[in-house]
Amino acid sequence: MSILKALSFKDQTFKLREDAILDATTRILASKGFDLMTMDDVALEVGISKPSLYKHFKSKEKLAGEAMIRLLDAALEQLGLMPDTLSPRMKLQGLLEWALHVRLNGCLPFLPATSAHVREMLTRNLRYVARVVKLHHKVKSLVQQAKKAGELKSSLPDDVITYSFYARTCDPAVDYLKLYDKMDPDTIVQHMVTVWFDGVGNEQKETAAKT
Amino acid sequence: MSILKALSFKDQTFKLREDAILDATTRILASKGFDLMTMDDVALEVGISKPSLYKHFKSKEKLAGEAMIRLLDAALEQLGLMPDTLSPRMKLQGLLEWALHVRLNGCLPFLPATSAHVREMLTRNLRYVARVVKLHHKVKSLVQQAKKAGELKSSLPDDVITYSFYARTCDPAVDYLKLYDKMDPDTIVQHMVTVWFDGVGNEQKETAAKT
DNA sequence: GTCTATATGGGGATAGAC
DNA sequence: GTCTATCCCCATATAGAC
Repeated sequence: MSILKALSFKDQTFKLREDAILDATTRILASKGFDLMTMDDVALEVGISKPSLYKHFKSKEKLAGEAMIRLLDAALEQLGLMPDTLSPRMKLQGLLEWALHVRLNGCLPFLPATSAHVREMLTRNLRYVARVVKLHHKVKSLVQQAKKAGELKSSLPDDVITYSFYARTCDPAVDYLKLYDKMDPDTIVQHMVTVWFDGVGNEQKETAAKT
Repeated sequence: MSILKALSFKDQTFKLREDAILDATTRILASKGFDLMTMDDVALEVGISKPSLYKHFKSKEKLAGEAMIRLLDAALEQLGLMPDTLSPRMKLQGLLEWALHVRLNGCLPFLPATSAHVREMLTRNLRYVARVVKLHHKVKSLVQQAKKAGELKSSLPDDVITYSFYARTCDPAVDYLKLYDKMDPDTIVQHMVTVWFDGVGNEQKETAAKT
């Protein structure tokens, strides 16, 4: 037991440092993006040297991949925490709200949507792809259930709704509202949810236009 | 007249080459983004050498700036072409449809939204900033008019609608629908307009949920 | 104005000492 | 495993011939 504990203690500190590295990586990815992030940036922020960083992660691509995998795992965990009694629409709303709050906290790069280069790079990371497929399956399934329950427009194809869901989690409008309007996070999230579900248009447009 | 013509001919070929450079730049920016675009890429695509490229544009930043300015001018021109009889909502819809079609043609980078670094760079380009301010003023004014006319949700702040308008022009969902679903451009644009104005939610949600 | 050839600097990755 | 010092490629930008 004591030996095991000693080993696990070593592993634990190792894991802690790795988490610190991934935390820093995620923050830097969120702010500068993959192309502009340098290994020096990461090493400096963590407080270690570049070669030490390379002992933990073989390459910049691997490092970014692991950070993205952790984000996807967090999203999957959020979905798992939701009670089954919740309607599919409310689950989607909950996941969107969670993602936006993470993002407003400076921690959701959502790289693949942004750059073809990064998307291609991540596609070569099989562990990442497996996570994406898993999450995508769950989200698409929720969309289909919500449509069947009459909670989402049946006139829109599944993929239009699903992709627009992903798009809302990395919507640049969020940055603008935070940066220029100094709007508080909860209000921003609330507006983004409204815009996604109900749109910006007024349903009473026709009647109002008659006056 | 003949002398003037000779001069203008020289200027004309110069202008033509510059347009070719800016066309190539815009395409490359749209596909790879600013950070990954190299001056070699541009020179190669235009069919000139790198030093020649630098004769036309002093730096990579200047080059990208001019390409963005041309895009903004095109957007302003589109707005100018719209008949005054068109409702503000229809003008916004028209501008969104135009932007999405340009984008589906591989020609709208919409850099500023993507990267903080690029946004900061463009902010130092005063000619670019002037265009942005001009366009922003017009869009925001249309949003306000549309709200007053009851065409847009008065419950949403002006900026939420305005920024979400910009966001829709560079929505990654467009890329996904084109890439994975092979959806044709017109259908994609139509869906994006629907999603922006009406959202993905079903208005009859509550009644449907009762069954 | 256009080219070939090159200067310069940054950043991914590693050698080798401790 | 951690560091200092270094390799080496690549991309911006320019010098200098024609």
